[in-house]
Amino acid sequence: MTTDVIEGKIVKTKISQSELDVMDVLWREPTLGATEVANRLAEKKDWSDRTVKTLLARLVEKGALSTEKDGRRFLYTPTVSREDYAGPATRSFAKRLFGGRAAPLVAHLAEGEGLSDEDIAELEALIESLKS
Amino acid sequence: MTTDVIEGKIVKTKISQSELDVMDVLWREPTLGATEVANRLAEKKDWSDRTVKTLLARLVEKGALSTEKDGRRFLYTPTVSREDYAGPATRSFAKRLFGGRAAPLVAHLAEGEGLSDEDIAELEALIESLKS
DNA sequence: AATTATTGACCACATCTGTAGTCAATCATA
DNA sequence: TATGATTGACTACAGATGTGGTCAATAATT
Repeated sequence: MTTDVIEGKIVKTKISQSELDVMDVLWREPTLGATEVANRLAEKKDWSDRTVKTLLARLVEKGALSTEKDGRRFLYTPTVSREDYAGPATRSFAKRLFGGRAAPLVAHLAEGEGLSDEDIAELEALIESLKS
Repeated sequence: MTTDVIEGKIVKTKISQSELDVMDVLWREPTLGATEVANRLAEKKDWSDRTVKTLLARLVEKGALSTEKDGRRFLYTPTVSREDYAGPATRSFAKRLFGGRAAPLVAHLAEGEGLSDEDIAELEALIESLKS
């Protein structure tokens, strides 16, 4: 198993797509038991709770989640924040597809009404702050 | 093998990370033989030409590349343009990590001197055009 | 023509991923 | 207390992925 370092934290191999769905739940509510995670996911994914359990176990094994005993069950908590994960992932994604340039990336997001007025305003403010 | 549709084109399953490195070469120079692709990649990746051949074959099988005989060898050409691929990929990436919002994504790209003045100017112009 | 180099076809194989199933311990309930 | 439900541990298994090997046909070279 290869090893990655994300913002100083050691995470073994990449977090896969499905695993990311699990992380998403725990990034929103940073401490949940397996059944709760499965319930949150049930709205989006048609997975058996076994599947969720497996993904949780793999994430623990990879070092992306830590566990804490709570009576009979475990509580899961991310060891890597969404920000820590998203930064490198975003840069790597942009580099791979657009040589790291931001504009084409945003252009694609904007395709077909992809950005709301609010998004655009937010972006504008961000650009303004980057200019200084 | 599952099937995806990218901008109306049928592509079987996702293009993997390594495969994307191969596509990148062919998006820059849209018609090359296997050995040429391997040579272009040699600067970046430490791959045997066998590996490149395998990746090319898989991309053909997935429908992402087409082939044309050129005497003894094959020439490979993308069937999906970088734009066609990047659009859905970008939206899917942004959705997964940021709920589709563009600003946090750009903010991550900007971390640590990630964007040049030129990038910023380009972005600004893009935002301006999106506002209308 | 015999030898060497190139190229495609097909094969190999460990690991990662998606998607669960089984079993056993524990906890709650009749 | 016997029984059923919950939860974690371990196992399974096919397809995808990274990485490359073997072999045979063909082309180039001596």
